[in-house]
Amino acid sequence: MSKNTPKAIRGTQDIFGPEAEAFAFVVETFERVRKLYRFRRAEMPVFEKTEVFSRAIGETTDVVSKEMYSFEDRGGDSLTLRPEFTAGIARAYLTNGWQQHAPMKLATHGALFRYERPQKGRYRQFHQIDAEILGAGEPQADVELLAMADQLLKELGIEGVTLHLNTLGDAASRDAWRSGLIEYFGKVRGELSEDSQERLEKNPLRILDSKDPRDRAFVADAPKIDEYLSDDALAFFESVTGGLDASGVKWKRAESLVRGLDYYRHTAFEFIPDEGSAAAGALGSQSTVLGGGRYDGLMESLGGPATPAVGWAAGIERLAMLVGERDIDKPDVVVVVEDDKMTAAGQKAVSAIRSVGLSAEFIASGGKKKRFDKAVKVGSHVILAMSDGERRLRYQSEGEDKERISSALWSLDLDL
RNA sequence: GCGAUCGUAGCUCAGUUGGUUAGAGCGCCGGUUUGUGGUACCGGAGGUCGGGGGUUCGAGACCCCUCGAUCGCCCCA
Repeated sequence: MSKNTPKAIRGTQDIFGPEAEAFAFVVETFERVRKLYRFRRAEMPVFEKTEVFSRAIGETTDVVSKEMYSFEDRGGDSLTLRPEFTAGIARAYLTNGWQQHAPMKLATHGALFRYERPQKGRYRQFHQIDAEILGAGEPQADVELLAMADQLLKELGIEGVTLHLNTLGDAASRDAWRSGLIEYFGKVRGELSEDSQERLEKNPLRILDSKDPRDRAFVADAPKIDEYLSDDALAFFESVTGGLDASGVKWKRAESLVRGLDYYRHTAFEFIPDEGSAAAGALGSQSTVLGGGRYDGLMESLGGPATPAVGWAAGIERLAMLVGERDIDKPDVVVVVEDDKMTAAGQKAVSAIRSVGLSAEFIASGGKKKRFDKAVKVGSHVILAMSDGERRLRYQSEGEDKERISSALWSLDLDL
């Protein structure tokens, strides 16, 4: 490598080969499944005015206070590379009058940016698939969204991952619970970890999923959200769990599961690898593969009317790690030219082959005597060798592949 | 922001208590062999040992600084 070559930015990745194929497989599967659930495709800008995120996500959150890629454009506006999809989607919903389409089922995927220390399964430019239902306040929306997530994971062939489900209640329930937690943990403040003492001020709900053993001792007996749920909130949650059971989606109650961002209400969920599973090992300390919840308060924080909505997002890199490495299919045909006089004829043949929908590789360079060996090494179903006016076909596969390819080849005028 | 581990050919890595011109496999290029053939062999290109400073007669190995990567904490997908 030249010392003069600029390096890639920290936390960005150049993906190629089996990992890139796995990445593509995740996206392709998502595209297929979202159509089954009739989610419409949406495209949003990669950057927005900074306030879109700061108002939607919450000034005090880590995402906004220290993880945003913000910059000033030439007009002096503060812009930010999107750290998540939801805020931008909400902004688009409000500014485009998408209320007329409500309830609106949207799916998207793409790059997101967060200024964080990179580690396993976590990058500064990362990629997510995302699904949202906007303008739907009924628990059925939560169920449909979760059923889609569940089916997606199944179709990706991912096993050993379980849906952890909780409710944060409505605004009143959530505030009462929060007060209860502050009171409870406040009494034992001195015995909590330093981090949690700080969390007590900023985000007391977060103490519940602290990894520090000093905190865990108190978490078990902490007040539960269930003690604070209003009748409506409880009924809502029961509808969601009932719908999941009816849909055949397995789930597990996770009383300590909370969401990091301010806008969540009611349903909160994460798909997490089971302890000791292969999936858990593959992900390192980044355990959540898919997370989301209901965010009924978000639209108002952007100055819009109260609009109920639910959504989830999943890291493509993390899903790709669980899917494992994948290979591109081997080519149907390799055309190898063993005599330079045949180069043009070979080019013509390979074009014709591709035009009827067969995949083909073309080998016409390097030592002539080694070209056939190269062709063999590629590992195609069929080799078409061309030398000095002579053309030979060699089948390297039997059965279906051979039939399919040979009938296509013979439909061409390849002068074999 | 904090901590730990690690930086030797394009890739994966060796390099013994510091001691001659720094090695292997794979890949690439060329040649011989084979000649319906994924063979074997020979040869070649490619490294300021991440960078800078220091210790030493002598540093890829030891010390300091710096840059980068990886993994973890915080937080999160």
